[in-house]
Amino acid sequence: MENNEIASIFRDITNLMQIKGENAFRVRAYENASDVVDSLEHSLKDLHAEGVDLKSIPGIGKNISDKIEEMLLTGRCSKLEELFKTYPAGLLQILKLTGVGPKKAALFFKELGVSDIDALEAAALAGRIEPLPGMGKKTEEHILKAITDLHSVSGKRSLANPLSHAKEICAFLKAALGVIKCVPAGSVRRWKDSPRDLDILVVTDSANTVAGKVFVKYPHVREVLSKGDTKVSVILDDGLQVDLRILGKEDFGSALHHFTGSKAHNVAMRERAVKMGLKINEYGVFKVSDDTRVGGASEESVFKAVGLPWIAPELRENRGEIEAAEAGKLPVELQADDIRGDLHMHTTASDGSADILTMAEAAIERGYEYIAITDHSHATGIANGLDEARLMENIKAIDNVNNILAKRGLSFRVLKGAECDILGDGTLDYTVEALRRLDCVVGAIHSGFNQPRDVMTARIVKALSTGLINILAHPTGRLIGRRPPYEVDIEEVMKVAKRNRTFMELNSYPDRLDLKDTHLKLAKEMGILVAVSTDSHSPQGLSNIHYGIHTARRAWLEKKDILNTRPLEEVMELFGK
DNA sequence: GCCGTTTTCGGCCCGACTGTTTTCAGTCG
Repeated sequence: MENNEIASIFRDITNLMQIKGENAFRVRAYENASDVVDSLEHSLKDLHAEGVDLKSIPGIGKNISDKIEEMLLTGRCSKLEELFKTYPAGLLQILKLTGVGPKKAALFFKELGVSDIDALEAAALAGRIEPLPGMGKKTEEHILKAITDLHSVSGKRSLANPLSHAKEICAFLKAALGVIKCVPAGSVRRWKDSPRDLDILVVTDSANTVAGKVFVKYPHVREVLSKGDTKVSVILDDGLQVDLRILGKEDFGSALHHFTGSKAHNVAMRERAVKMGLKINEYGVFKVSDDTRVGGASEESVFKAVGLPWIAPELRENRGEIEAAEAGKLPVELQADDIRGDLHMHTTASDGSADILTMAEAAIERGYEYIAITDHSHATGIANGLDEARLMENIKAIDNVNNILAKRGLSFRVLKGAECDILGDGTLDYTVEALRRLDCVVGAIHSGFNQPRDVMTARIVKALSTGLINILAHPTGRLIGRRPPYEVDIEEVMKVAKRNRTFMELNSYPDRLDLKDTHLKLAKEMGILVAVSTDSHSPQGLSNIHYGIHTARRAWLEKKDILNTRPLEEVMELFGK
């Protein structure tokens, strides 16, 4: 059983325990365990096999450790099976309806025998919800609407979408309200790979209610979910939920910290505050004894009040950042200036929109010292992949561009590369002779995504074992919101990669961000350098590097952990060339 | 159910908004 499956079972247990009405703190323990398991970089299966005591993981105690062990050994979870005997799985679907939580689900189940969404819809249509205690006509209407919306609400989306909305909304509000501070917060500010909503913080010194009134008139608002003096929630026409928070400027720091989250980070921060006789909320940090305000104007002041240095938003997931901050061991944030080159991009030779020289000039413009041109290989026919004859022509074209740049007195270097397909059986799409003529071979999967886990793992292992691949591109193949990652034992792949001097890519394209943060953290722990690349198909694509930089920060990667923060000679040496 | 520079027992984060209510429970983030 994989971590995500175990996390999902703990999530189901959490929900059913809530419906059952169990002790809230016990419920929270399972909820917390679900998050902890989901963000582990190591597979529990491996840890258990290596004899690691699972109780050493924070948030995992005796009980939950036993349950994990049961799942690993039997593939089943008796606690969940027990809960399912009384509470049907359909109740979990009911909880997905907005406005319906465990209390209402329990009420409908107990009073009406409703155990799935269809039965709930029938009950609402028959007017059987309204007479229940605490329910009314509006509750019934909202339930019917929530059932209709369930299918139209879009799921995961990449960061690019909410970021562009944030830009537009802030411009709209500034145009209407004049001088205000308007910044995205929430998961977008933490650069989480697939945000579920967009949080925007507005700071004014005029009457608070104005910003909310203006915001609901934003042209792309499809529906207003709730509207108060300091908080307005809407759905945009493409299904994105936007929560706007309006606060005074003296609260800016505490408000920004509060609405940046994550929830788990905030909870940990508040628990820390409580132990120090303090209370943290969105309005500031206060002494419990006499309500004196001891912080809140800036984020720094919030952290300082609880004895910590400022923690970068990307780290705020309660994955050890508070402990690291206390110990003075926070990672040094990777900066855009640290990046010296980009080792994955395409040109008109395959499916890019610009030629080699144009891409090189765009990279020079960014202050880079080198790039690798890595057009597709023959098997990726849909991308006009190059056969070996065309690859040889491309090599000549790259030599030619290097000559042109040298004549301009530039020391910039274009590496001869390829994005070589790892074919279905693990063989490579170019011959050894062809690959040996290249400076930078990027290996990638572009077909056969549905192979079973062991087959896929063996396929990639076989390819890496040739020792011919310098960088494994987008190692899990996911496209956020469109295609799940293929099944693969990434830890095994990385072990083989390390032996063969293959580096892992962090693909900066916002729809990919592959490897993801927890896998990157694992790479760092295993001592594998990461190539932060853009996979650009145009000169503009190079700017996607900032998605990679922030994702690297989420994984606690520093300059020293990144391949392309190094000078070209060192990169070539690491490639064994 | 987890956890421990106040504890192996007794704690466990904080507030806005809605709907159904006359003071609050439920949901959400």
